[in-house]
Amino acid sequence: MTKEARTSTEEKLLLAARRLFCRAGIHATGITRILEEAGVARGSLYAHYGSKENLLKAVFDTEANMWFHWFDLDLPHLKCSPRERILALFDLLEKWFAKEDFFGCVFINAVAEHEKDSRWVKDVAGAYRDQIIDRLRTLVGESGATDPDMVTQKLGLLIEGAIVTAMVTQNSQAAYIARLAAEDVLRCTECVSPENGPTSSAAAAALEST
Amino acid sequence: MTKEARTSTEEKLLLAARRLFCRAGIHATGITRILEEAGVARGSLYAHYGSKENLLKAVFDTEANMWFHWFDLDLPHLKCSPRERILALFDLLEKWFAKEDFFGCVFINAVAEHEKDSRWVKDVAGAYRDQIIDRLRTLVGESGATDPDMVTQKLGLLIEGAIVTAMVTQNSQAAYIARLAAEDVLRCTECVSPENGPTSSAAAAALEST
DNA sequence: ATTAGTCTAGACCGATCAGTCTATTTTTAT
DNA sequence: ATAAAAATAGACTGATCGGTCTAGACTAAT
Repeated sequence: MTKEARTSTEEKLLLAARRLFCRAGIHATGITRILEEAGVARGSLYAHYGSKENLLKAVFDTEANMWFHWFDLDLPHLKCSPRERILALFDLLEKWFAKEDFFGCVFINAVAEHEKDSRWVKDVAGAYRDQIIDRLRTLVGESGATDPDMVTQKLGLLIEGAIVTAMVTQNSQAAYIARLAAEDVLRCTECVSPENGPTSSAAAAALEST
Repeated sequence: MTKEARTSTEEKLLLAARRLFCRAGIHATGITRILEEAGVARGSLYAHYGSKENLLKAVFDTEANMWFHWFDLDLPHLKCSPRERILALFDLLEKWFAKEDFFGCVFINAVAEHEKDSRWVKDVAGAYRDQIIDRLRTLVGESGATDPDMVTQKLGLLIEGAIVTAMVTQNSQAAYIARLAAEDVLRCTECVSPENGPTSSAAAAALEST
């Protein structure tokens, strides 16, 4: 096995695929176009990944790792209150959206363009989504929110809404708007009395269990 | 011209296409599958729509009309406060999500799986999106919000987030969570003093103009 | 220098795609 | 009843798709 090339063939393929799958769509991106963009031979792709489907799975991994890196490394290193840590997530989103090669979330885009009934894409993307939401819930829990499940769901909606809006409008400001809305949500969960907590919790739990 | 068949060939095609484009993806849906589902002959599709692309445009129209019907007919008929009218929009979303043939928003899904650089899909979907956001802003304006543009953007994020979450989780509860978050947003814009208004407005305007 | 492993270029395959066309039948209007 | 219009089934085309395969070139480590 080679020690480590400047950019390995495997990585060149992964980067090109990630870019093209989001920029042009998965079905619309042919193997040949990936190879051209990666500057790699046809055989190498199948030697490393075996199929287009496996290549997509690898792209899923890299995108999930980006999120895990945020939650497990970037955010914990911040010296600030839990509340500000939650809001800092939206700053990370803004940086992501501002990248010139941001064209949406590959999970969302993949689910959008694949069969919705019992397909592997939904399962894989859904599993990663659950792991991401779990980390978000941990973050929310540390903030001492009255109803962490509900707050997590609300923030999740804002995050997904920001991603889609940023994809459609090509404007990273969506993250800032989402941050302001998140502040509203956090402010209200602080000051709202807990009498409507149970009902809210039940709804959040129901959404989660699906 | 025929008077009006029980379900015209044109409409059968439109309904099948709308269903399949969202359930299975646009690129993944072959013409033949649409024809099978619609129970219509191949030639009829091209006689009525000319191309798959035109058929997609027609599906865009029907989805946009759904939104326009909500804003222009359903919501105005409600005898309630402007604030409750805004929240009622999320109840309409919930009903939409609960339909057995809901598989996401065709605009979002179409943008997700098409070329993001200068493609007609983005223009057409974006134009309809602007019209929908405009109607939402009117609704927000009627509620006498301090900063209608900002509130509109926040609600827009919640709506798009709810649509995507409902698509991924297949659970209409996303609309209810979004409604609760929308209440938070509305509550905060009522009680927040206007000193941070200008900054917020500028950000909202910047997002809008793209 | 040799050998094994990796990469490249590109021909090739079967399948499927959007779209065309023809021939036939059904529907509709008069 | 008849003629025009609309819908049918399905063969067909050229292009493109994902994937396979071969032959040769490059790059190590021994």
